Amino acid sequence: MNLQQYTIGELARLAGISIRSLRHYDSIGLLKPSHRGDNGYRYYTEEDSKRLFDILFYRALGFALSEIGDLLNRPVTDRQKQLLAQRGQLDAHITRLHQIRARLDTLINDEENQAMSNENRFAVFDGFDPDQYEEEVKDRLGDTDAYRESCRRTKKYNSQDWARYKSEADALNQSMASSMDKGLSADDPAVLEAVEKMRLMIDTW
Amino acid sequence: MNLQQYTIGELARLAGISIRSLRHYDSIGLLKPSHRGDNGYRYYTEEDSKRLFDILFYRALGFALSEIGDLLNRPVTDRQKQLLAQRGQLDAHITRLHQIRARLDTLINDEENQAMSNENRFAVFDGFDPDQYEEEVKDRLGDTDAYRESCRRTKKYNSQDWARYKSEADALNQSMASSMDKGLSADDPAVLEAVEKMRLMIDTW
DNA sequence: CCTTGACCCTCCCCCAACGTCACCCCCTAC
DNA sequence: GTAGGGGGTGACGTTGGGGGAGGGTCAAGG
Repeated sequence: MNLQQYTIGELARLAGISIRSLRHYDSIGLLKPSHRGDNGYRYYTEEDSKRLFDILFYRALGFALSEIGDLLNRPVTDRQKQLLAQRGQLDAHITRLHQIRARLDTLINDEENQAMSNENRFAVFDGFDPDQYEEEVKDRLGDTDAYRESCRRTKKYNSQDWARYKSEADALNQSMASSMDKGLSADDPAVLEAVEKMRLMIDTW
Repeated sequence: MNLQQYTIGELARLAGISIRSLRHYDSIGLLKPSHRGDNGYRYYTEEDSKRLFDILFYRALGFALSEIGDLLNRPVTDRQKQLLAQRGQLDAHITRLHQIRARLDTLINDEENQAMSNENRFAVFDGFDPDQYEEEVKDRLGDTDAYRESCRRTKKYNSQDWARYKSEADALNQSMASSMDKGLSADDPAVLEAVEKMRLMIDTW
């Protein structure tokens, strides 16, 4: 058998997190080392390390530690559902960030950011508060409403929009292709700009 | 003159935030109402409301409240720089999320997520801890390293990659176009899948 | 006049997910 | 002996507020 044991420092280095985090996970019962030395030292087994990997993965996906604890004690089928829900949530988040980015761009370009009607100035934040997208999915395990909402939103675009998208996409692809043909280096400003436009295009659909 | 005064509740409703937040902003000196009634009531002027708008805007962009305080007391030129820096940070964040999403997708599709070498299992999290991208930009006001890093990364792709990209992009555009020609609705699974592929493509470049 | 309900105020404690002390033990190496 | 590099347990700080206690204020209605 592989009786590899990690001390807290070793595991921390291995996983790229702080010792403090590991101790924290222990204290909240999320990841208890399966063995304690007589000296009180925490000794983590290979299994513990695997669990830690799962924990960090879910953490990276934006789950709260308490949620991760629940998740890891659930059958895999439920986890699958949860993953789908999380994806919806993540998509919503990404969309939000894209919107912010777009607004940031306009703000960078336009100097006249004074021009705003006094009354509905705050309207831009509607449907925009950071926690809303969390509420959206929370507790509705698996049933990815965000996805359906995305569908609903997409529905609003009619064929004209799609045509416009097509032409824009073609134009962009053209310019990308020509740039590549000309052998421009990948970080040439023109190429970067094109890529940027592309990204913006994807953002707006 | 427009001597419009808002009570804390009015402004909160207007801005779509909690009263508690406004009191918090007051207590940390971020947004002090320019007037206090004899009863102790906070009275916010139109100017305050504008400042609040700025605050919420920067907050939505991911600035910490303390940073916002600094920002709003700076000349506009510096703010421009800060905005650029923030854009770099935001881009890094978005990229990170796209990576997570991609990984989430593979995890959803593959059931055999067991298959992972024990040793470098944690390698996927490299360059990945949530705070790192913040450190990247912090304090180096305006000098968008993230952008330069993006350039560096882009450089690694050679012309073969670009050719591959081109063909893939063309193929995708083709399928999108044909879908649209066929008059498929925007939420048709095929279209959504194509869009998804497109997004993944952008992710990977 | 009093009451009622919707405001507002000021403390003050609570949360997550750790960072950062302080102060201690254990082991090895010089 | 002591210096360094592990490990340990508290306990308090941080961020952006939430929630509640306990009390003053304001406008309307009986």
